[in-house]
Amino acid sequence: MFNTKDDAILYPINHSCAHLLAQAVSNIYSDVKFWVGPVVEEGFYYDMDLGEATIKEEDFPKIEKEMKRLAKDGKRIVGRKVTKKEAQDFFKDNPYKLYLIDKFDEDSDEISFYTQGDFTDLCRGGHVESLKELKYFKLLKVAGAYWLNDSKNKMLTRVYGIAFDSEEKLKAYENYLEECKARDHRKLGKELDIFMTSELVGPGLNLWLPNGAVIRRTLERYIVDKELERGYHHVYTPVLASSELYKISGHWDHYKDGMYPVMKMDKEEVVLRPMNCPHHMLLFKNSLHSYRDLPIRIGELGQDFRYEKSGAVMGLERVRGMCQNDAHIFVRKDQIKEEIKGVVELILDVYKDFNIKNYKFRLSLKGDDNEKYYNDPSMWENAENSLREILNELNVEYYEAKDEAAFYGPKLDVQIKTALGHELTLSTCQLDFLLPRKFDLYYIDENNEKVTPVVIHRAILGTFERFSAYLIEEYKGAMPLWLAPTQVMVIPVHHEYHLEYAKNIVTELRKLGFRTELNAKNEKLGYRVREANSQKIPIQLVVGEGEVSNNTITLRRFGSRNQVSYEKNELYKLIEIENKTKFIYEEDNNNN
RNA sequence: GCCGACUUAGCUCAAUAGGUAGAGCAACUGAUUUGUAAUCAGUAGGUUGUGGGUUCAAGUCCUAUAGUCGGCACCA
Repeated sequence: MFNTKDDAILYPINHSCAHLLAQAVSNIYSDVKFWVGPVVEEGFYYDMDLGEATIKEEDFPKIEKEMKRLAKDGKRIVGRKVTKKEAQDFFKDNPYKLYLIDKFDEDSDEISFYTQGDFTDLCRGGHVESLKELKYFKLLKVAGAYWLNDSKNKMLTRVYGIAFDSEEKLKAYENYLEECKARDHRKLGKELDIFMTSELVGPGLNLWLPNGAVIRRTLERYIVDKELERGYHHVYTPVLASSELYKISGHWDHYKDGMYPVMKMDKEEVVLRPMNCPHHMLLFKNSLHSYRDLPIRIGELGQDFRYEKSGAVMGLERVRGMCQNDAHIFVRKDQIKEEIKGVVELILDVYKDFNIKNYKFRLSLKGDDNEKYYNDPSMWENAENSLREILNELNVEYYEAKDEAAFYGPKLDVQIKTALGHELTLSTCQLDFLLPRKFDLYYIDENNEKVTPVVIHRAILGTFERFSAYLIEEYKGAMPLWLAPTQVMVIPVHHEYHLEYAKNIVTELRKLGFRTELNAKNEKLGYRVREANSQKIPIQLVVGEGEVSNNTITLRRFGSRNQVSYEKNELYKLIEIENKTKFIYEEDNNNN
C-alpha cells in the first residue's frame, strides 16, 4: 500500500530525503559519522554515529525544520564518478564509509559521489534532480541499530522517515498509521478483555481472560477436529523433561540460552520444555513399527516455555509461555511428498476458514554457518531439494530465503505481516532427517530391516497466542460469529416489562450452543446498544412490545444500523447456519 | 540483551517555572421507566511503578530497579 522501495516515483524522493536528513543532521550536530541511508518498504532511514550526542524524538521538529530550509534552498543533487583513492581521501575520518569503499576494486569505475550544496555522500545514485522536490516528508522514529546488523558491533543511531510526492499521500500515510494502531492486538486485547499480563507473573507470560479463553478454546477444538479428520492422533505429554532429553536431541547445544534454567532436585535435573519434538520422538519409540503403519501423525496442543530476550517480548506475538498446535509426522522416504502435500492442503483449507489471504510461502534454507546448522551437506541437499520439488509440484507461489532453516532441517514457512508491519511465521512445515537419527528411531521395512523414518514437524495455527493476535488484528477485534466471545446479546427494550421474553430467548439460544448474554440494565436502549457495539458483539437482539406480542426478534448486527425482524425460530436457524459456515463479516468503516 | 522513550484512579488522560494531585468513562447509591451508538444527580476511588537521594517543599530534579513502548540483535 505504501511501498516506497519498489515505487518508481517514491524511490528517488525517499532516497534523496535520506541524504537531506543526513545533511540536516550534519549541520546541527558536530562530528557525525554516517553509515548508510537506504530506502525501505515504508520510507527510508539513515544510520549514523553521533559520538556522545543523541537524537531524541523531541529533536525531530528542529531537524525537520533544517531539512525544510535546505529543501527550500533547492540545491541540485549532482553525481560524479570518483576513484577509489579519491573516495578514501575524502572519507578518511569516516571508518564506516571507508569500510564500504574498501569493498571496491582499486580501479573500480563504480564509485560515485552525490553532492548537494556543501554535503557529499558516497552513493550509487537514484535521486531527484533538486532538493526542491522534497516537500512532503516526515521523520517517524529514532532507534538504535547495530552496525552491519551484528550485535557484536557498535550501536548506531537510526532515524526513520518517509517522503511522498504530495500532501495527500503524506496525510493518507498518517491516517494509515492511525488505523494500524487501532488494530494493534494489545490495544484491542485490553479493550475487549482478551488477555492480560502481570508483573507478578512475568513478561511474556499471558493470562487469558474469559473472552480470550473462548477464542482460544474455539481454535483448539476447531484444529483438533480438523486434524483428527486427517488421521492425526492427539496426545498429552508433560511440560517438563530431564535436561538429558535435550542433550540427546541437540536442542541443548543450540538453544540452551533460550531455555528456562535447570531445576535441580535430589538427583534429578529438569527443564521446562521449549518445544515438543523430543517428547514425540519418545512416543514413536514406545512401540515397534512396521513400514505398513507409516505415516504416523502425532499431534499435541503443547505448552512450551522459551526464555525470549526481554526486548523481543511483544503482546501475544512473541511470548515466553506459548501453546503450539504441534504435530510430528513419522514417514518413510517415499511418503514425504504425499505427506507434505497433505500439510500444505491443510494449511490452505484452514486459511480459507479464517479468510486469511495476505500470506507468502517461504522456503527457509540453511545458511553458511556450520555452528548453526547440523553439519551433513548431503542430508541438507536432499531435504532442501525435496521441499523445493514438492513446492513446484504443488504449484504454490513461494520464495526462497537463506539462513532461515532450523538446525535440523529446512522449513516451509508461511509468512504474514501484522497490523504493525512485523513479518512473522504463522504456519510451518519442517523436514527433518536428523532427530530420528539422534533418537535411534526405526521401523521395520518389507525386508525385515530396521530403517530410520523421516520426521515432518508442522504447526498449522502456529501458537494459539500468535494466531489469536493475528486474528484480532485482521478482524479489528470484531470476531466472526463462530469465534466471538459473546456471540449474541439480548436487549429488552424495557428492563422489566420485556425481561421474561428476553430471558427465554437467552435460555433457548444457550441450549442451541450460542454464547449468549442478557443486558437488562436499567439504562436506555441506546446506551445498551452502544455497549454491545463497543464489545463488538456480532448479533444483537432487541425485544420490546412489538416482539413480545408477535413472538418475533429484531436483529441488529455489529457495524450495521439496519434492523430486521424475524420470527423467532427463523432467526435461530439463520444464525445456526451462519455459525457453521464461519461467515466472515464485511469490513465496515463505521465501526468503533 | 542493546539504544532511546514512557509509567499519575479499573480505563483514557490533565496538573504552568518544584508549592503538596484533577477530569471523563467505568464502579457504587438514588432519581428516571426507557424502541436502536452515552438520562440526570450524588458517592467512593491515588504512598503519582518500586527503592534511595537532592530540597523548607518532588508527580515534576538526580540515581538505582522493574515493567511497558519504538527499533536493533535473536526467534527451535
